[in-house]
Amino acid sequence: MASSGFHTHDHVKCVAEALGALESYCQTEGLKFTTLRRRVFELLLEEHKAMGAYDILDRLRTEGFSAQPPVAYRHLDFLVAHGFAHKIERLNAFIACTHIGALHDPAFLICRECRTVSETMSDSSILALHHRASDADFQIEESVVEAIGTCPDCR
Amino acid sequence: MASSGFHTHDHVKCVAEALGALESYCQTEGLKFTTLRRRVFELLLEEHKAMGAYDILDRLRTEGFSAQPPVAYRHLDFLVAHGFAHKIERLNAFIACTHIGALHDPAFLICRECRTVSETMSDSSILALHHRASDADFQIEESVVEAIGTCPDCR
DNA sequence: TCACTATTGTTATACTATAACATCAGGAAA
DNA sequence: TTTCCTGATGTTATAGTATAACAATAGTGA
Repeated sequence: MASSGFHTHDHVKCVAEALGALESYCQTEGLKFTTLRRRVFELLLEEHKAMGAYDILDRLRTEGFSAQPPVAYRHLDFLVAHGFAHKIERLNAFIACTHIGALHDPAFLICRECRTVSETMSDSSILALHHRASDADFQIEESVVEAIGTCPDCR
Repeated sequence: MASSGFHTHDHVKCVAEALGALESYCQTEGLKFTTLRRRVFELLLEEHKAMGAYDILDRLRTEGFSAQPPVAYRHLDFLVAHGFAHKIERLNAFIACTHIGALHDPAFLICRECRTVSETMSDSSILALHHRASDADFQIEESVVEAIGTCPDCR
């Protein structure tokens, strides 16, 4: 058991399912499930914490991979582009998606201390914004909700 | 008239009121309403567009001010800290607040083309997130909603 | 075998932000 | 009036984040 979004869960299963999802997604889409793609995703999945690109890079370096910035950004961008990770703008950091497969606008609770992030689907919670957008003839392509605060463990 | 948040408004009045608000705020709080504070705020108010710190810096430079990065960041941070501007994380940029005086969690409609930003108060629109937060015993200190898309003018 | 495409490797550089310390201006206290 | 204190600004250097551009490689199908 480990903490995800400030509550415990079966983390081993959680990681296995996520990796499995990425693998089948790659097969379906004709993309390669390469060592680096897998490894970067694993690193994000280790803890439910936001990791900076350069954190990833350090980990890759100690593991003997090539570790120039584009390596980290390429794989992180790959994961984000295909819905397996999100970027937390507020932290300039990345986190594994916990709602893989669900088309969703994410909402995050972000602990400013430990960078643990709980992801929820914002679904109708930003309905008001969508109303305002359509009133203004503004076409929303994606939206993000980021709430900063402190988690129970850090108080 | 000029565009604010994708609709027209009396921009001259809008700017005058905002500057006036900053001036009286400074008086009330015993802060100085200095040339640079005023000028940086004016630059943000010129158009309702997000400006990067280095955009501000370029403008200051052409106007003969000292233009090292800390100058821009100091005054932008001042405006943000006192509620007269917001940072748009998604763009690494800043925008004048259009709800001065109202304690609020802002929500933004951001045009990816022209960087025009419409600010609204998110008020109850992220209520669901607050519920989830209290369920998790997570204490939200501030929250931001950023929606990216394209504005009518850019389509 | 060849050619094509996706992926990875590498160098260099651009963009964003802050630490740290020096200087200056104005008001309060001696 | 001088001294001291505080808030604001000036300046240098550096840290942190991100991407452009191109080279090399590996696997695939023609």
